[in-house]
Amino acid sequence: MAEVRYNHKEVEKKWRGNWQAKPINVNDGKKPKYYCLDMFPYPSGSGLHVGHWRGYVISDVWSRYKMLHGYYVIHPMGWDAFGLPAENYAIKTGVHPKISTADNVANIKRQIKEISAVYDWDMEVNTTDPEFYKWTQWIFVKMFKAGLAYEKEMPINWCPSCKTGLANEEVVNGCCERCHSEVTKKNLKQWMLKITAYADRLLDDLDKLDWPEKVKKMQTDWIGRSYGAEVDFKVEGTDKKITVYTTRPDTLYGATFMVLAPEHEMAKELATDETRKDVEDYIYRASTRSNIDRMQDKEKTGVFTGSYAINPLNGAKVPIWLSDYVLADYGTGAIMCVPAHDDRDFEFAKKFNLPIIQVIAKDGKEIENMTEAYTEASGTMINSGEWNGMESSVLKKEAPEMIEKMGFGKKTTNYKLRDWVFSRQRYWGEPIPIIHCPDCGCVPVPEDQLPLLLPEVEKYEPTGTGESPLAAIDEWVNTTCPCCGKPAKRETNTMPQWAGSSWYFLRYVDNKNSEELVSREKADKYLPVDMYIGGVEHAVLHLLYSRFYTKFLHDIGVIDFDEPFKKLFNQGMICKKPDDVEKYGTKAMKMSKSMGNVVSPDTLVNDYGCDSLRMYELFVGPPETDAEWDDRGIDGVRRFITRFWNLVHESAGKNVPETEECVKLRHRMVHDITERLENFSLNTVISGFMEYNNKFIELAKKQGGIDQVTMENMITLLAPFAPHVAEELWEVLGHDTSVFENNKWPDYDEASMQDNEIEIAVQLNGKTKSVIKVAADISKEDAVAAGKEALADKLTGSIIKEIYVPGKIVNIVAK
RNA sequence: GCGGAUGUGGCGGAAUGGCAGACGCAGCAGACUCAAAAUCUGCCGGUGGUGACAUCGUGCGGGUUCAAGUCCCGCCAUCCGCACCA
Repeated sequence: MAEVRYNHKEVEKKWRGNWQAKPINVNDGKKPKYYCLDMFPYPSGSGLHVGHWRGYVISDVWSRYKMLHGYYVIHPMGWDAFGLPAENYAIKTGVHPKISTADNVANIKRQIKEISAVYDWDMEVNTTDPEFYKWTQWIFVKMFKAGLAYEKEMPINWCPSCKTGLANEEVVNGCCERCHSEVTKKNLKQWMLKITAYADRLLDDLDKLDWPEKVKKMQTDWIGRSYGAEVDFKVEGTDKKITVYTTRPDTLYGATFMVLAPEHEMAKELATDETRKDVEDYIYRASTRSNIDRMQDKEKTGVFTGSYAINPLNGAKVPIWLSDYVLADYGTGAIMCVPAHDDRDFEFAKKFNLPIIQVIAKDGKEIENMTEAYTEASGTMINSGEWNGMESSVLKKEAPEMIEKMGFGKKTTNYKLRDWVFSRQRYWGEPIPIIHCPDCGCVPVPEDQLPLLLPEVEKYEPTGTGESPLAAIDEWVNTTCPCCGKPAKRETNTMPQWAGSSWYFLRYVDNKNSEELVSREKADKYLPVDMYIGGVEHAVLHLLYSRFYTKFLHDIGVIDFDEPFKKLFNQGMICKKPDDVEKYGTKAMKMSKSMGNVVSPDTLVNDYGCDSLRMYELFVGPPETDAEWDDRGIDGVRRFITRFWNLVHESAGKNVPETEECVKLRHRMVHDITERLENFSLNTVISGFMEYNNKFIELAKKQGGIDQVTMENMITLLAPFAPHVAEELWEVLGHDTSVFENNKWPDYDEASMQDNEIEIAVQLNGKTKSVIKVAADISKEDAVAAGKEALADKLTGSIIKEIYVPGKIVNIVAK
């Protein structure tokens, strides 16, 4: 038969056209839905590299796999387009962010289409579209009305380079998550979202989610729930009291001093005439130090206030100190210190020569010459009055209620999670829809007047003063109060980039609805997301915020579920060694333009084809692991495709009869590929294709080709991975419909996979000596006998044990 | 400091406690070719041996087991997360 060479350009062009003319993923209203979502990208000017492809290929393979199981797959794409890069570009060039964003979207969309994923572009959303951010603002108004959005003046994280406030989650090692500048503190009036009101649900509901343990752990730690007690200490000689928070009320008898954060409201008044100067100096110094300085401290610092507190349990007089190792905004900003049982208190006590009293006996006795704190809540209480003899772990749990009953404290729960600083002093974001009225206070923009459009400006520069650039537009700022009609001013801060991305996944399924965020009918039918695929970098940012928003929208009745993403998959990064070894070293790093280690998919698609690149993206390594890119490897998958192409062309139309051997291989292939795919082991799916292809080629040589059903099965298995080639070969086999139409993922049965004769290893004392062929259903006795025969003269000495693992090994243990 | 992950040929990687190195890249040899490319065939962890074979080998040191890359204990290295949250 005439040779038909594989030409990827022709094949891919043809099938892209066919799919456009007749879409393959259609909603007939009868199929069950499956929602497979990618984390939507920021449309940057530098375009896509092969690292971006990886996640999109994984999600597309999974989507097409689900299509072949009879699902209508919701697989949308959109743009997270507010944010600093577009704004910075505008500052530099004067081009309005709206223009540059539209250009970037067009360019990236063109590049994404090269992947040939089954995205439904009718569902596309863009966070900067007023019809979209109308609902971002609507959610804010609803939160305001529910008391979850509030204004507060407080020292917040401030990035001096981006000239904006930041959320806690956006500060990494004391630096700005975006630009890595050192973050300072700035006192600003801010809009806050009360995410802490959802702390318990955000924590407890993690159990419901099929997410990587790593991400769940990170969220758990970030929320940081702890149980303990607040205890009131009277200040000696006054009628004032200081409340401390502790998770170890069992050690109350061991409290030998107390430390307040320098920012504590009582810090100054505790000073005496002798200590006043030192105390005020210390408070001043602490106020000037950045987080980074504080973190880098090797040694503890502190100052004695001159005042004493009274331990409410035993009346002991304990000195009150100030130190910046106590955080002002956690707990009560004050702690009781038990140096014997806390590392930090121990270090402080040693440095300032404060007494150390042990109250828990480790292994039944006091530790002599203590060199470090004994921090475990395990052991018998000592030096603790009526608590002596109790078990520390039991007391730890019971003490909060005991203290509450004794009347000098209460049981409490604390969280590391803080409320979300939601104001940004920047231009390119959603305006916060609030009007400040001198009489009525903060009034939300009426819902029927949303969206509140972002006005056009001449200058985008952030002012750096804590005012947004919007504050300079008088005609926009000055308005009237929707409540009383008197002159009022608009809020000029904008929302953070996370605002739109916290709920966008709800909008895809009803993106043209002008009446509702999403209709309840469509939400019930198509949501939530079944599979969410993206990088791990959003573990506590986007993923935590989205869960918060979803819970809120659930509570106000917009949707019926309260977790957005049932299953989460984090793909690894694609890395490459930088070209400039002298500047960046020889270690492979995440692709970035500045490092000069970006590989563009464009030339690879041109030279090898979309199908080859798709498969190679998966073949580079386990999908959840980072992988180092090497262009040369793509030859391997391209060779596989060509060899399979040739095999099908050689066998097509020949009516090769099914043989026992071929059927066996076919069932094994379907089994292996299915199992590996279900386990998300996509790299071994590709190697499986190669391995079985080699076997079929060998077989075809022997028997003059491969039967129709085997070829059809393999093409169907291949279809999610290399859809163009699969379609073409499906047609070659005589089908006039798509491989995704009237077709389903093939089945296998275990019985058909079995061999009559199998190879087993024969071991002597656990070491393999030879391999023998035996009947698959051989008995232990016969297998052992065959094993002994194979070992023959090697088998000297007496036999201690005989082991037969069916289908695997015979092991003879001899002396 | 605390927590988590990872460590296997020249390289990417594969192995429900059961023949370590599947599959691929690179390399070597051969076939085809005037030649090259492409394609096809074979070899491809170390050491010893012409050879069948022997022996060592999954970061290091112990242990459990008939049998350990895999399980347990103790280290080392790299990466990631958190970092005075009382």
